[in-house]
Amino acid sequence: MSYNSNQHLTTSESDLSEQPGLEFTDWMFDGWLNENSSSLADSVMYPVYQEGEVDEFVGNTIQQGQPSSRDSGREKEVRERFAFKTKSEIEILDDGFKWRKYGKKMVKNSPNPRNYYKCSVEGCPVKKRVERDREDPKYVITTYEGVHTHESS
DNA sequence: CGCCTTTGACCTGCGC
DNA sequence: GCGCAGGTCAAAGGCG
Repeated sequence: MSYNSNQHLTTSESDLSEQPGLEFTDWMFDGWLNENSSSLADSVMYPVYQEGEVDEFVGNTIQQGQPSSRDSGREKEVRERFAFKTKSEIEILDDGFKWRKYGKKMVKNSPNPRNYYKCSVEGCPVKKRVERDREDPKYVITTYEGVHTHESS
């Protein structure tokens, strides 16, 4: 764990229910249970670690770094980031939102590409990135960033 | 026709 | 300062 004491991290279940991150899991599970029920048995989902940052059970709240020149003038944002791993053969998992792919990159460690998606709903700042687990190509790692400002359906 | 992928170029932070 | 790595842009084409 690499949290500073000034970062608020909730770990108890009662506190988790207050966290925006929990909403992610709600609709995620809903969407995937409905849309991907065929592969549900193999779709084990659980939070995953990210470099340098450790996610608690259901996600965390992190302070993004100092504003870049592109962001200069805006105040520092706090974003929700949530990553998890899914055992799936396909990486285009329908979670109930409309996504527009805006980039693809090869990552150095892995032979697998990483895909960048953005929520295509007007004004919604949510992004996600999808990549395969480099050790277990059977798994897909999905990282959500931001909070949806609208309903999924 | 509108929205989507694709893809290489571009930008930026960081380490050497 | 340079090069690399990760993230984003945008022009071009595809598909309903």
